Amino acid sequence: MNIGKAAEASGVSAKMIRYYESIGLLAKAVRRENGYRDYDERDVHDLRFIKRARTLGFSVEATGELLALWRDKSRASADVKAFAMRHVSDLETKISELQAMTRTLRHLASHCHGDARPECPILDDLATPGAGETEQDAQVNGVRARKPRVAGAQIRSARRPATA
Amino acid sequence: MNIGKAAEASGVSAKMIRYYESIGLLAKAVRRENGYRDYDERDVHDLRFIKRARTLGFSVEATGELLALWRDKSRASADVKAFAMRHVSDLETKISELQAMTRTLRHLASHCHGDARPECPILDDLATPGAGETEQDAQVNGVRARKPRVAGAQIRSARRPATA
DNA sequence: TGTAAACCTTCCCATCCTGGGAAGGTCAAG
DNA sequence: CTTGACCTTCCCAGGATGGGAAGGTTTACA
Repeated sequence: MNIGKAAEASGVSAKMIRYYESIGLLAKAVRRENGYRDYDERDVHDLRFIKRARTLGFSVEATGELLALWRDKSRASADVKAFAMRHVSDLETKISELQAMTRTLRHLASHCHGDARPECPILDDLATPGAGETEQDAQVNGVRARKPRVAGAQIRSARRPATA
Repeated sequence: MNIGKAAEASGVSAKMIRYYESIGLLAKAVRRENGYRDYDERDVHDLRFIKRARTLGFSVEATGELLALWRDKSRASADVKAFAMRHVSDLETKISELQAMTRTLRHLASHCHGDARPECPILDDLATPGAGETEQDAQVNGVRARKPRVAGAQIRSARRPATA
């Protein structure tokens, strides 16, 4: 099976398949005489596995560990579960951060007339030295304080035209 | 004021101040005779503004637009509000995505014994061709389907040692 | 059979934001 | 005067993905 077919069958783009191979997440594909990579069902299985793990927000690195766990027939389910729950906890941290942001923004927006006048509490807040140190923002800052940066689940959603 | 002081006063690293200048988010700083950048209170204000906007998940690009809105004394508050609410909507999309992930993972984990035995529904799910197409995952896939990718708020949280 | 389309290959580039670090100049304090 | 703390520019890295060029191969069709 060519890389294109494997891509179609797994939902992982050919580009990414080559990338995963290059970083060692996937074993080097067998080459045919013409130099084309050749895949079989087992490869497609791995690709689907990867795809699903990525969909669930696992980083490529974490996905590699999951793959290793999968291949290790003797691993304890407790290990896998712990791994997954750690990821869940990471996700929940991110969710809290995002929720704090929306809370703050909604709060600011609720005080904004949203009419033709220039006065706008949203910008005023951004422009205020001590902004964000007020009561309703307390949690926001609590979360904000931690250094954001995790491998797992770098989520980005569809860009709005207006934001561009 | 040297860049170091400005960084300290604003909470934006010197590295990032130079970067923001390089991409045009900030005006080019005045240089002193020795070539050092020189900042005043207005610059620090801008930096704080940027810092706060970024904290609220606005992309650098969006932050630039907010700055422009701030400087435009005649803009309508409605414009700012709409801008902010669009961002809120982006954030909420991301939150939904993350929540779908945690739901699915928690669901899988709840079926995992979490003991010394190797059987693990979590890995089984990842390894199953049609995985994620079942009832309780319906919403997950619905969200998953959209192309993720937004400038605003690329959130990543603190990496866990174990995840590394 | 010829040719064009659809593949495949590798390689480089861009994104987005941030930090690390090197090599070198400058300043302030001891 | 020396030392350390600054500052400067420039390059590199990551994480994950896509775009695209330049070139070889296979396939389908006229």
